[in-house]
Amino acid sequence: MVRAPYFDANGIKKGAWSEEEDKKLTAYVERYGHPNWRQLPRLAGLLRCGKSCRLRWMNYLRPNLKRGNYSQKEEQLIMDLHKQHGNKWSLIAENLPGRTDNEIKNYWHSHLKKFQNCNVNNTSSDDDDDDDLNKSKSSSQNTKEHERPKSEVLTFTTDDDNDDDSHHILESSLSNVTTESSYSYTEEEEDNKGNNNNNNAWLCFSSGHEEESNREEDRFASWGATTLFDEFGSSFWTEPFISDDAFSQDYNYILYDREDPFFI
DNA sequence: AATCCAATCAACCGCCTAGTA
DNA sequence: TTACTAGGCGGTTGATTGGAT
Repeated sequence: MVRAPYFDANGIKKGAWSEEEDKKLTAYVERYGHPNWRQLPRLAGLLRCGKSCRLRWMNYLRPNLKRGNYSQKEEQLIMDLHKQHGNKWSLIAENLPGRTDNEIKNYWHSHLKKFQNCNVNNTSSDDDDDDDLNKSKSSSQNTKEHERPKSEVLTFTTDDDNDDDSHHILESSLSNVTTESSYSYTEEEEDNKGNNNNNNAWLCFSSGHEEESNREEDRFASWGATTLFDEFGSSFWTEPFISDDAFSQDYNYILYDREDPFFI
């Protein structure tokens, strides 16, 4: 469902991401964050452009992403927010934790758009939309086993159905990310998440791994990026390969694996 | 069984905005 | 004020999938 990998004239790889690339990107971002997307692919050993890395991380690899079905609540929220804000997908995504703007946009165009006028005005004069609606109604019988019937979507019940979103989480791309995807925001985190966008990667890991995690990188992450940032200041981001001595002196439990592809 | 076609969604592209020198 | 850079956003593309014929 994705473009076949290829290299453009500048030697930049495009198209589908391989598992190895995902691992490299995930490992790098988990360890160093993403202070500079343009530099990141070079530092992470990827032959991608920064934008591609950012997109892959934001839309697929980032922790706490929900995959799979949308709850009725989410669908209703998208409809409402779209009615309010139009195609402001990033704004809409802010109100749906775990969903990306890209995913919501896709979902809108493939699932919800056709119901827009139906929901608001049954006498729409838009022929295309009417066609879409008819098509969707007929295709609703072709429901995949993991999808709810379209008729449920059409009803858009507004009662608080206490949908447990976690029940809709089906998968994620990587095992170490998968463990994150079942994470649910607490009310406090929900309240704060709008202020935390810049440190998203770190905060995700520092929110729920404090107790159970024994993995070195998790401990590093949960220990908190801010401490590290304070120590190294802004140069931390521009010099991600500070000698292991620098780390080992003060942070000697973060001794990097010599097999680490990032290790110079 | 083969072909067609609509739906899906990851990924790309171009533009806009904010920050900085 | 201007130019440049990086990040982010929204529109679009295209490969894959699966149902219909």
